[in-house]
Amino acid sequence: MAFAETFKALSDPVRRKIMELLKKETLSAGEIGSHFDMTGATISYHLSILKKAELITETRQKNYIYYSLNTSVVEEVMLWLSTLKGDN
Amino acid sequence: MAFAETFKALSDPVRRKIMELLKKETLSAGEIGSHFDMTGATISYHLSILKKAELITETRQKNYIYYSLNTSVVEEVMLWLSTLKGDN
DNA sequence: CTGCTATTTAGAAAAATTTCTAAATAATAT
DNA sequence: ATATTATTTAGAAATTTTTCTAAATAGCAG
Repeated sequence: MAFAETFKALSDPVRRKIMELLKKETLSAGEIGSHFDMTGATISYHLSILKKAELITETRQKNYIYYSLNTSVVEEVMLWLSTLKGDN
Repeated sequence: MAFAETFKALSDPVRRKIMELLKKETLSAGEIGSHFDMTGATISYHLSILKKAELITETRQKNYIYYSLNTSVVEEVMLWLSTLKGDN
C-alpha cells in the first residue's frame, strides 16, 4: 500500500462521501453518481482514484460495475495514524 | 475539526514527514526545514497548512517558533476511519 | 538604535487536480 | 446484427496546490 495514494484519495470530499455511501452497501457506478451533481465521467475519475488506492474494489455483473469498500487499507491508514500518537 | 482540511493536510508527503519528525520531539521551523531540500518559505507554507488543520501547535521561544503534534485531531481522523470499517 | 538570525508573507511560475464534453468500450436485449 | 444502457477514456479548460524569490516581521544581541 502506498500512503501517498491513500491519503490523496481520501483528501477529496467527493471521494470521502463515496466511501461513506459504500460503507452501507455495495453500489454500481451509476447509483453512486446519482448522489452527486456531476457527470458520470467525473464520478468514474473519482472511482478510479479510490481503486488505485485500493480503498474500493469492483465486480462486474451484467453491464453494471459494482463497487465495495476494502476495509483492510482503511485499517493500514489507522495503524499509521496510531503510530503518530505513540501507541505501538 | 474539518475533515476536508485534515485529510488535505495529510495528503502531502512533506507534511506527513513533518508529522513523523514531530512524533519524536518538538522542533523549531528551522530544524524541521533542515530535513528537507526546500526553502524555509516552503516549509513555512506546509507548517501553516498543518496548523490550520490543527494537526500541530506552535509555541514561541526567543526568536524561534517550536512546533509539536496535536494528537487529538489525529484521533478524530482515526474515529472517522473506524466508522468506515463498521466498528461504532 | 543597528545588525543579525529565524520565520513568515506576497506574488508569480510550475505542476497537479478536478471537471466537463465527446467519443470509445462493454455487455445485454431485441 | 443493431440498438440501448452503463461505464470508461481522451483531451481540454478551470481551479487548486506547491514551490520559489524577494521583501517584511519579530525578537534578540551588542
